[in-house]
Amino acid sequence: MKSGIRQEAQRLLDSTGLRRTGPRLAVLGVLFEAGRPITHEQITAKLAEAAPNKVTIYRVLESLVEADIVHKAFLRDRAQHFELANRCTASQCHPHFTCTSCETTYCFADVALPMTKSPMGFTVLHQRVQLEGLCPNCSEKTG
Amino acid sequence: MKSGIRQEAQRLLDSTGLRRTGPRLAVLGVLFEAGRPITHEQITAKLAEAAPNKVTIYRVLESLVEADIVHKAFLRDRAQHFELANRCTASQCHPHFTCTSCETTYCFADVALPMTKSPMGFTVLHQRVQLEGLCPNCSEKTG
DNA sequence: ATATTATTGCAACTTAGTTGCATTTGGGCA
DNA sequence: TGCCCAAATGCAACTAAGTTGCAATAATAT
Repeated sequence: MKSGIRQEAQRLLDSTGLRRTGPRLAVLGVLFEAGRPITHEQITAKLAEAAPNKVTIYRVLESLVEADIVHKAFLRDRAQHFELANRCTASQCHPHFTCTSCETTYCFADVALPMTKSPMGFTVLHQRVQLEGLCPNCSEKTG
Repeated sequence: MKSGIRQEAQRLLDSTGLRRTGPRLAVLGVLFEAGRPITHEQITAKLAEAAPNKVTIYRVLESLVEADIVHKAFLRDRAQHFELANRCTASQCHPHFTCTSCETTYCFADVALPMTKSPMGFTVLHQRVQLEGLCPNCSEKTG
């Protein structure tokens, strides 16, 4: 992990009141480096032999979500995808685009998205937009 | 099942070329009656003692999705939610609103929703919008 | 009526995620 | 600096949604 990222991770973690532990810094580091939503499995793979116990990673993620510095972005293929919350507002993450060909997810952090107008009486607290299609690379190959 | 619904289910099923079987008509009937996305578990519960084998229901749903008369609306609580495709366009289902208090899902079928504008080079084939918050009933109780 | 092929049922399996409990450790404090 | 203890971790066993292989059954074309 680059030292800049390690520092960012520590700063972020310290802001939460959670203890500064190896597994938390490691997971935060991976999320920083990813810059997009990733799964428990991908986090484990990235940490390789240095990966903490499976359950610990789940609990670390849980605590970071609780502390609101990590979000559950979306479910896909039965697996939760986690990302840093630093580019999200309270009521809405940016839209996520997943390429159905290469399975890569992109954050459309700059795409503004008006809160959907809801019928009378409904209070919308959170809005999630998932896009699917072909990314520039895969569009090209397919034609 | 009401006979009108049974007829609708048969008509829909026959339009697909799939064989007209008991489990398929039963599952379609439940989806018709529900009028909103429901899970495998809810389908099984609704059919009660008349429910086909668990695997059969999964395969029925799979074949109906394949035939494009049923959609996988969204994943929630690790369970796929299925609904009839009759109120969806190719590129987009209507938005779905799930009340976080009573866990009921509502279809906002009349809410028009412009396709999200994507960065250059991305081809968006499908858009899914999930809303969460409080339904009129639960808003009232809470607030 | 029969043959063909799709469909169903059953048992065993896979996989993401959870739970209980014993052990370890971060960080405040004497 | 070392001690304390709640918070955090690790391990094993578990849960639950969904899948797979294969044998038995049933819908439809002839």
